[in-house]
Amino acid sequence: MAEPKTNELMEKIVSLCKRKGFVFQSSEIYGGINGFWDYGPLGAELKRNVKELWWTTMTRMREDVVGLEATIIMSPDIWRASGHVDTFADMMRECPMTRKRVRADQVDPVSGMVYRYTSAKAKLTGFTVEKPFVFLLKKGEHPESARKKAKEFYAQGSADASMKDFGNVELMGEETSAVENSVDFHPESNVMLSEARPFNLMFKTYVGPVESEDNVAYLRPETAQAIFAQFKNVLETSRQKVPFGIAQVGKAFRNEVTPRNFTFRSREFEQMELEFFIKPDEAIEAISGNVAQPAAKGHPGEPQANWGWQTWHQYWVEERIKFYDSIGLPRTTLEEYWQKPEELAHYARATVDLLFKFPFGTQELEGIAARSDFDLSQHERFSRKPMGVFDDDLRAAWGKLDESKKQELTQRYYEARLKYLTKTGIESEKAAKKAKEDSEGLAKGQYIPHVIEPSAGVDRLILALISHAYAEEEVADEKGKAETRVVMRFHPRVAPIKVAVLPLLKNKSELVAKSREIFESLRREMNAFYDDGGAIGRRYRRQDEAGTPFCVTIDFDTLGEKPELLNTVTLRDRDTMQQVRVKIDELVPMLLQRIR
RNA sequence: GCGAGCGUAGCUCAGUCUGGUAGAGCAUCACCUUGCCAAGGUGAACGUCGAGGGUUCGAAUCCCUUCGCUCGCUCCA
Repeated sequence: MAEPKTNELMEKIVSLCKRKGFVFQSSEIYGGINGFWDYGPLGAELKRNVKELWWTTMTRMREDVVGLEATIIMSPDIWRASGHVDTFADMMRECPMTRKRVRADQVDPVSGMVYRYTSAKAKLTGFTVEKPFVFLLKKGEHPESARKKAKEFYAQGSADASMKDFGNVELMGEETSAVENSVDFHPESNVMLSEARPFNLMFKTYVGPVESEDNVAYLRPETAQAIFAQFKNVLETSRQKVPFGIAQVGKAFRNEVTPRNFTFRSREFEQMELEFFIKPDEAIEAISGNVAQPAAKGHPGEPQANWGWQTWHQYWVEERIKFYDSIGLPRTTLEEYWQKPEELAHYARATVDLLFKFPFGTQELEGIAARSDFDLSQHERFSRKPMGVFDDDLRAAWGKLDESKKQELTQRYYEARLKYLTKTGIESEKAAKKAKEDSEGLAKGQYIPHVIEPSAGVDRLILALISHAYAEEEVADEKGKAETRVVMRFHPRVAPIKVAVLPLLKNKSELVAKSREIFESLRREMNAFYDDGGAIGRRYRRQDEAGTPFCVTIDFDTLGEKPELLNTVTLRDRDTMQQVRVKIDELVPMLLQRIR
């Protein structure tokens, strides 16, 4: 669990985030709003860099992935097909007295005497409260305690002030009966629970000016479903063929019960998701004659035609780890967690979580799930639009198979489809018929693609980068006294500011003029920052806290005090604090090389 | 959602028990000074003490409500 030390570290990080302008609490001047966070100037740059790198790595640098940017509000049918409307809506029951809620399916059975009342009356005024109240008296408790509780209940809900005095409350219609193992009472208050009601974790809104149940819509709780819903459109317009992927970066919303740990679990957050569509293993086998299984741990290399879902899954796990490494989270800072079969979501064949050791505990950064053909199948079923693809290679290959192979593959595909269809709750006869159709389709080159889904949380990644970058160092000041240097060791690729331009002295106009000139040339190429306030050492430290990897200082030698150093500057490295003398002309290419 | 703790200047905190009208250090800004790792001087700005209500002649301080943060439980695609 979180020791005091790690809390201290987290507090320092949160404090630095605010002080330097990485992260602010949303709506702070109005007291804040729980579970929502804003990115300040440095945070906005950092986040933009991370998203840009993800997008470049996942789409522009690949020929087999294309992008999508879908809306946040979509047809509510999408969330019925995905299962979010059902599973996000836990049924809750409430104690009418204490307002405490419990999960409807998690109430412990209790036994005792049940005391029922129909209403209560104030003796003085004759005011009556018409509300039933049911209380469970456990064995060994005095009957008067049930009556006292009932009076308390009626007094609480009464508009008549005289009922505040329990002596003035007359209970009506008392009935008692014994009950065994009832799950209708609140475990603490022993008051009968309300009817079970849904407690939806999706943000709900209304489309159009009329707030009626007919135009309810939800803010998307994940970005993935839009990709499935637009799968056919993208396939038809992008000139892609399976295997290929669709990538998306965007906001998602979950009305979390407990937002916690700074930005780690927020109610509004951003995801970077790839849905990578692959052929079912039966199709692979028909085309390639075999299905390649992962030979060993580690990266399986360049994609091959005979890869089955397990190899593709491993490939994407390794690709994602490579990405984290490239932005400054080395493999050693991550933990791979293979979910156990009983932990898997109903649609998943395998899920690997990439975990990062946050100061508050080791937590998920990204999940890479092998989701089978569940999602597209669901959308096909709910929308009644075909989600399958036609595969020339499969059709051509199928004709060359011998009969026994055809039968074997058809049978395997049939069983897989039947398993899915049965789980959806369709009656077995219909399921068998549909599965048979699907398996016959395979012979004609048709199938519903399977999916590998690497899904990352942007805000979590930002927090991981900040946590990992944060470092305190003991350094000696000019008097030799030890003091602490706080430095954000961001990888130059993600650092919000790439270079700071600093005139050694502010009151020498030649230095300032030259510095501005250099600043102007640098800012065209990268995010540069100009600072002439205060002593040079102080400015270095300010940049250390912002995580700026390079500082360029313009001094009198730049202006030619030592002729051999004319038009050179000092380039200071954030991590080593070492300085090198660099020609101004060489500055841009040198820096570009080091921030890419 | 429940329980406990906390909320005072940009940051870190004192003052709250015992009511008398708000302080320190650091940071910020301006000027002077400046010669490569948080230098110095002078001056300035910065808080309706999280918000709302109550008690009181008087509330940062006592009471109630509420919002936020932290921790534990719970929940967690």
